[in-house]
Amino acid sequence: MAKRKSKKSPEAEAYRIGDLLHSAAIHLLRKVRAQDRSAGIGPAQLSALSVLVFAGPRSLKELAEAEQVRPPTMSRIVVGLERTRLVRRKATDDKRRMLLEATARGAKILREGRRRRVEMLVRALQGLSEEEQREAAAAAEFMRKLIGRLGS
Amino acid sequence: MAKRKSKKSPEAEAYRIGDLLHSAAIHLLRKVRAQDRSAGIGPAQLSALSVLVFAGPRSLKELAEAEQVRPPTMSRIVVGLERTRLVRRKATDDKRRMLLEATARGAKILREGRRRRVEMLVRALQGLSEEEQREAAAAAEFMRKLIGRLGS
DNA sequence: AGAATTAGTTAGCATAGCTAACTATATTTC
DNA sequence: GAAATATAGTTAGCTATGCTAACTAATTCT
Repeated sequence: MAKRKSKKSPEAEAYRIGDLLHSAAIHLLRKVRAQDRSAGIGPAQLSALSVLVFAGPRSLKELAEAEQVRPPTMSRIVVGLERTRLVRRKATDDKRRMLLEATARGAKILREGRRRRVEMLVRALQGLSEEEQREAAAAAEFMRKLIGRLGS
Repeated sequence: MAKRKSKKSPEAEAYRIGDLLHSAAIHLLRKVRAQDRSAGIGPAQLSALSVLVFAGPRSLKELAEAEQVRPPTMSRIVVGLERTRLVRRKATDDKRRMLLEATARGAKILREGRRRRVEMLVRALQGLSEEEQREAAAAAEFMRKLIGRLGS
C-alpha cells in the first residue's frame, strides 16, 4: 500500500478507520435516501424488503434479528410495507407466528430502488480507473465481512 | 481477488456493490448507534459535532452543506447540541449569521464517542490478519473517495 | 427607498430507533 | 389437566432525524 509516513499505533489507525467508516455510512445513507424518497420508501423498509426478497419468507422476529432492530421497530416497518402492499403476511401453524413474504410488487419496487441506486453508483464509478473499480468491489466486500464481526 | 466465476457485466457488478454498500451503511450505523446511545447523542449530532471539532467553526448553512442536510434539519440538530452544551453559537458582524463552535465538553464527548467506537472496531479488527487490516484501511479510504463523487 | 436575496427558525409531517407494558398462544411443570 | 412460564407480536409513548412550506430579520442590489 505504498509508503506510510510513520509507523502509527494500531489504535490511532483504528480511530481513523472508525471515523471514516462512521462518516462514510452516514453520508452514503443520506445520498441513497435522497434517491429512495422518490419511491416513497425509507431505508429501513427497503433493507427489510431486500431480506425478504433475497433470503425468502421470515417471521417478524427473524426479520428483526436479520436487521438488528427490536421487534417493535420491525413491527412498525412491516406495517408500512404492508400498507403499500410490498409485503404480505401468511399464517402458520403456530398462531402466534406469522411469515412475512415480499409481494410481486415488493420485488419490483426493490429492483427499481436498486436501479436508482446503481445509476447513482454507476455515475460515481465511471470516473474511476479499472484498478479503482476493483478497489470498490474489495471495499464493499470488506465492509460486509467487518460488519459481521462487529456483533461481538 | 482470487478468481471470479464468470465475467460479469459492469452493471450487474455495480448493482452488487450498490447493495453491499447500502446494507453495510445501514448495519454499521445500527451498531454504532447502539454504542452512542449510552452517551445520549444521536448519529447526526455526533457527525455534525465532529465537523466542528475537526474543521473548526462554521455557520449553520455551511454545516448543513457539509453534512448534506437541509438548514431546518441542521437547525434542530444544533438545538440539541446546544441544549447539552456541546456546541455554542457566536454572533458575527452579519447579524443574520452565526458561528457554531464546539465547546470543550463537545470535544471531550466526541473523543469518548470515538473511543467507544474504536473499542468496538478494535475487537472486530483483532481477528484479522495484517493483510486484512490493510484492506480495512483501504476500504475506509475508498469509501470516502467514493462518497465525494456521489455528489453528482 | 424599495425590491430582492440570504440566514435561520417555526410548524407540521413521516420514518425509525428504543423501552415498557400488554394480548394471545404454546410449552413446561406439577 | 391445570397452572405457571415462555414466546410472538402489538400498542403506547418517548426521542432523533429527515423533509417542505412559510415565516422573520438582516443585508444587498437597483
